[in-house]
Amino acid sequence: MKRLTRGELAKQIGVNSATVRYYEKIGLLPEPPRSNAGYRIFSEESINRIRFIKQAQELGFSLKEIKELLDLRVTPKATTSDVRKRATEKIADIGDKIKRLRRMKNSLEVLVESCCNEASASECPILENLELEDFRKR
Amino acid sequence: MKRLTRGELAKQIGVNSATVRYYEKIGLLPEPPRSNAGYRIFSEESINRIRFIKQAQELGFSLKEIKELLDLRVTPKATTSDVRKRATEKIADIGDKIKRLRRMKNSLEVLVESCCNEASASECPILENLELEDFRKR
DNA sequence: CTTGACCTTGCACCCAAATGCAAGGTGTAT
DNA sequence: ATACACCTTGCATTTGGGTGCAAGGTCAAG
Repeated sequence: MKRLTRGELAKQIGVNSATVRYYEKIGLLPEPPRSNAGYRIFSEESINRIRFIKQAQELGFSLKEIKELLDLRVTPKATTSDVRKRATEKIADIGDKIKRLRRMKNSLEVLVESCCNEASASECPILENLELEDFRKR
Repeated sequence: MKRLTRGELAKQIGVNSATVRYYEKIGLLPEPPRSNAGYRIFSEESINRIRFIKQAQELGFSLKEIKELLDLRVTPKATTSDVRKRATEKIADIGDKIKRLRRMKNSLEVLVESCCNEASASECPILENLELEDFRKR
C-alpha cells in the first residue's frame, strides 16, 4: 500500500493540505504515523476517508455529523446494538433527506414542464405561484 | 391574510428573529412593508419562504444556491428559456444528490443487516472494512 | 553543499451564517 | 403615566470550516 505525505494526499483529493491538518485536529482523521523527521505518513485509506467527508458535506452533513457516521465503523464490539440503533437512525435521516430532495426535484420539474416549454413561453403563471413549501419535512 | 411582526414570524418558524433581518439584508427575503412606526409587516407567505430556506439548507444548499432556486420563480418572462436552462441544471444537481444519498443509505443498510443482527453480534468484520467511498459522485 | 520544494508548528486571519448588544422608539395593560 | 415586552438601527461577536503565514527543519537534484 502506497505511503503519502500530507501534500501528496491533499493533491490527489484536490483539497488544501491545511485542511488535512485541520481534520486531524478536530479528530475527523486519525493521527497518522510519522517518519523519523516527523513527517506525517498517510495510507490510501486516508484518501477514501477524506473523499467520504467531502461527499457527505455536499450532501448537507456537518463535520460533527460526519464524525458520527464514521464512528459507526469503529465502535467496540461491546456496543454493537448501540451501533445498530445509531445506524438505523442515520438511515432514517438519510431516507428523509432523499424524500425531501425528490419533492424538490419534482417541484422544479413541474416548473420546467408546465411553464417553460416553447409552446407557451410568453406566459408563466406557475412561476409566480409555485408552492415551494411542497417538499417540507413531513 | 394574517399580518405578523418580525418576532411573531420568527417564533412561528422557530428561528431567531435576527435571522429574519439577516435574510432580508442579503436579499433572500424581500423588504416587507412597514407600519407607521417602522415595524416590518410580514404576510404568511414569508413563513413559507423561510421554511423553504431552512429545508434547503438541511439538504446541503448554501444561502447563495437557495437564492438561485428562489430566483427561478421571479425571473421576468423575457428570459424564460434561461430559467428553463437553470432549472434543468438544478434538477440534475438534485438528482445527483439523491443518487449519492441512496448509495450512502445502502451502505449503512448493508452495515446494519450483515453486521449488527442479534445472531452474530459478537463479531463485526464489516464494521472495520466498510468502503465508505462507495457512494462517491460518478 | 547549496537551492528549492516540500515538511513541521503555532498562530492569525478569512468567509458564511448567524447572533448579541446598546441606545432608542412603540404599544398596550394596568 | 409608567412598566414591560416588543420593535428599530448600527455594529460587534460567535461558530463552523477552513486558509495563510512565519520561522525553522528535511531531502533530492545538480
